[in-house]
Amino acid sequence: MAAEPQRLDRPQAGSITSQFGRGAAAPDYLKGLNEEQRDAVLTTEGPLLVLAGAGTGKTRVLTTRIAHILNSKKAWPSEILSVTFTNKAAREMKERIGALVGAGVEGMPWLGTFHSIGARLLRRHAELVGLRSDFTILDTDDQIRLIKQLLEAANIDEKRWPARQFAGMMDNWKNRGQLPTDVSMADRSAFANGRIPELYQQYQDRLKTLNATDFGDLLLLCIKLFRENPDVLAEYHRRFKYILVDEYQDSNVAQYLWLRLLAQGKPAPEANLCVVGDDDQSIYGWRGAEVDNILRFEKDFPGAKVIRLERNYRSTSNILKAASHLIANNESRLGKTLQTDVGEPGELVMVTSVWDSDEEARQVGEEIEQFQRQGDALNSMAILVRASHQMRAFEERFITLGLNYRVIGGPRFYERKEVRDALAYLRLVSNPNDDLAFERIVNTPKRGLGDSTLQILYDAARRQGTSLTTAVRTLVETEELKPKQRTTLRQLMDQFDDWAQRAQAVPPEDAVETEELAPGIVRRHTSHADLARQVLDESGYTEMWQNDKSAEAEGRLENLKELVNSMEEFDSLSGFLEHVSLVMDRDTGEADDAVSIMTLHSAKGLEFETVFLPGWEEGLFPSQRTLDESGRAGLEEERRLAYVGLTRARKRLRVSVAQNRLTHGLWQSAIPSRFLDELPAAAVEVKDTGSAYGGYGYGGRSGGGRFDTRDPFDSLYETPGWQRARAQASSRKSAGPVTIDGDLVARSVDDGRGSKYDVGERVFHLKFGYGRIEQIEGNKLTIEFEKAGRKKVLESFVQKP
DNA sequence: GTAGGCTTGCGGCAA
DNA sequence: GCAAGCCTAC
Repeated sequence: MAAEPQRLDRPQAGSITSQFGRGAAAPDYLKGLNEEQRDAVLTTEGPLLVLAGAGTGKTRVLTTRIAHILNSKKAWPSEILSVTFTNKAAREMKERIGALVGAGVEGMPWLGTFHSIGARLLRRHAELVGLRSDFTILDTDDQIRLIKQLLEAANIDEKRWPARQFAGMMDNWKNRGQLPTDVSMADRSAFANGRIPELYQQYQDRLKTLNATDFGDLLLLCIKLFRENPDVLAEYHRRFKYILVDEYQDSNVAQYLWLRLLAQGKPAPEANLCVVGDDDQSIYGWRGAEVDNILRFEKDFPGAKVIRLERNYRSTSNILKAASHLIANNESRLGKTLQTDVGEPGELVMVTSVWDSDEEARQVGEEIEQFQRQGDALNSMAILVRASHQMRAFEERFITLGLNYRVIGGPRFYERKEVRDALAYLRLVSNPNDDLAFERIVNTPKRGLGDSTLQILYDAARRQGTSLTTAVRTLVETEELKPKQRTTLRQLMDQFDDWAQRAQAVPPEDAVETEELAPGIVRRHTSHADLARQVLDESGYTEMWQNDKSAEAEGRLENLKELVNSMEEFDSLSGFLEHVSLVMDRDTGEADDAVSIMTLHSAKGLEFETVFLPGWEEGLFPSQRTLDESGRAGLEEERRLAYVGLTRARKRLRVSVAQNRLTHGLWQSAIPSRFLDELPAAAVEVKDTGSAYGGYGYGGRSGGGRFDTRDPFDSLYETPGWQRARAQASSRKSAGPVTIDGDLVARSVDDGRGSKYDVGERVFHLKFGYGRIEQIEGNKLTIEFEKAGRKKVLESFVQKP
């Protein structure tokens, strides 16, 4: 909450207006734009759809457009609503506008993600939707715990109906803008025997009592707010003269409704709504995105102008050819043809067949080292995978090679256990009634407050109708708790009182919205970062990790430090907490030169000189699961994902396909992806590895393409690898226990033949060492270990010595 | 109440 | 292959 909007409505000397000449014919910022880009910038009035292909300067158009609106004084910064999906995109946009117009960006309070703007709107009008303006925003973890409680209370078996699943379903409904009563009959029966509306409603009620929202609510409640309070909506109609949306193809129904309400200030043909996107890069269908939104834009806003940006400034023509040829297989698209602006046709796209994922990683590693010797920076190379488990092979290989790499989009910083715990402490200091935070940390670090004690607390809180903290305060005065627990809780409460007091000494917050802050008047006795440090130390939380001997403990302590340090940037504790609940990304150390490894999804919007696309196999890519769930639409989405991958490359593109892949712990022989057949022969070079194993081309039956050369099993190869492949293929068909080199791979193998071991036999166990078998029941062995004593272990855990 | 061992299940992942 | 969650034994 950096800027204060009202202040910016007043003209400010020397800010925006004086930056760019006085109405000179072609301002600087228009120079260097091509015709279509310029058109998109200058068409400020009326609905506009900018179809921006990959690498066509989409962000540049958006930012220049905002600069233009500001420069030509069509609107003040506070009168432009500009929404993105990710914080990263919002931040980048802010930076780039800043570079164009100078200090004026500071005054763009309505530039942000859908959710942060939604939260901002809700805080202003919280009372109209039954919340207080200091409501907390729950993340997925809190949500799950809350649902677990509800399911338990409703006597629903959590094993049969997992909370996670319900959370996912709820997410879907909220993405579609559905309230409990709107859930379709078909969906209702999908969980807990039709008790869905009831549970969903209970969940919503519970959120309200907790003075909390989840992410979905940030939009859903806005929609409710606007529908029920036309005067409030009208206020925003007056305020927002221009609305811009980035990555429109990713918008879901709720976001669409939200935007439509806000754009309704004028009749549809005159709405100043500009959406930018690429239907070919819509890859978030599984998250509720509706490609239909962008495909339908012209119908929704009759008279909308459509501008296509088709000149690509990123990739060589061979790369573009490959990408365009592939995406042309999709039926539902608006259709664009990218033209390269890069002179040379460049290298051919190389497609390589390898034996398995390890060889794939070896190959990629070698190539990277070779490029590096040629002088390429590691930063200019990336490996884009379909599924995150593919990353492991590359990481392992790169570690042995000593090749610097970074994984992008691993477990997010704020989702880490230690960070969440620390945040729970801070949330509780800031708001003692935050029950979810309380539950999280009562017994972390271990204080001897187990389930039974907690149950007493819950009961008391429910009886009194108060929060857990309040309930504890009364409980410790009674005899209900055991003396030990009572003392512990009393001490804990005293600590929180103490911390809360220290927090009070830190300048007040939140009142920012309407009151002008008097800078420099309040003196800080304790900065909130210091306070956080004290809380973590005094609560014993830091100590808990210091005593932890496990490998991760050190990293966790690092993360805690990083968390505390990052607090320095914020004016207040609650400001910090708000930021954290909405923001996911941590600053990735861009400093070192390193190869990037990430999923295709997280690669959207990025570009690299050299891109490796491993794992182009049926089942993995396109993902079998997507095909099963969403059929043809799913296939098209996978194809768009392939398109995104291909278009990330500027100069060099390497696609690979493995003949064997380990899936769910089983080796499976793989069929080359149908997407390989969709690459144009003229732009592609096929390379076989000629490795010791295999080398029989792609084989498979991907539908009569060039890659469908030979039947892989109709060959004379007699190498060990080949034998294995054959053994596997037949064992898969027979559905018997799967073996590789004699190792049992499949589980629960108890086929009546008994064990391959005998009683009395000496065996070896990875953890327990050597021992003698005492008893055999199916695949379970009772073993007397020489060091570890008697244990029952699964047969697959031991080996012959 | 906790630790360790086994079972199970498995996609992409913003806010 | 691996992690999260469950169950059992202390």
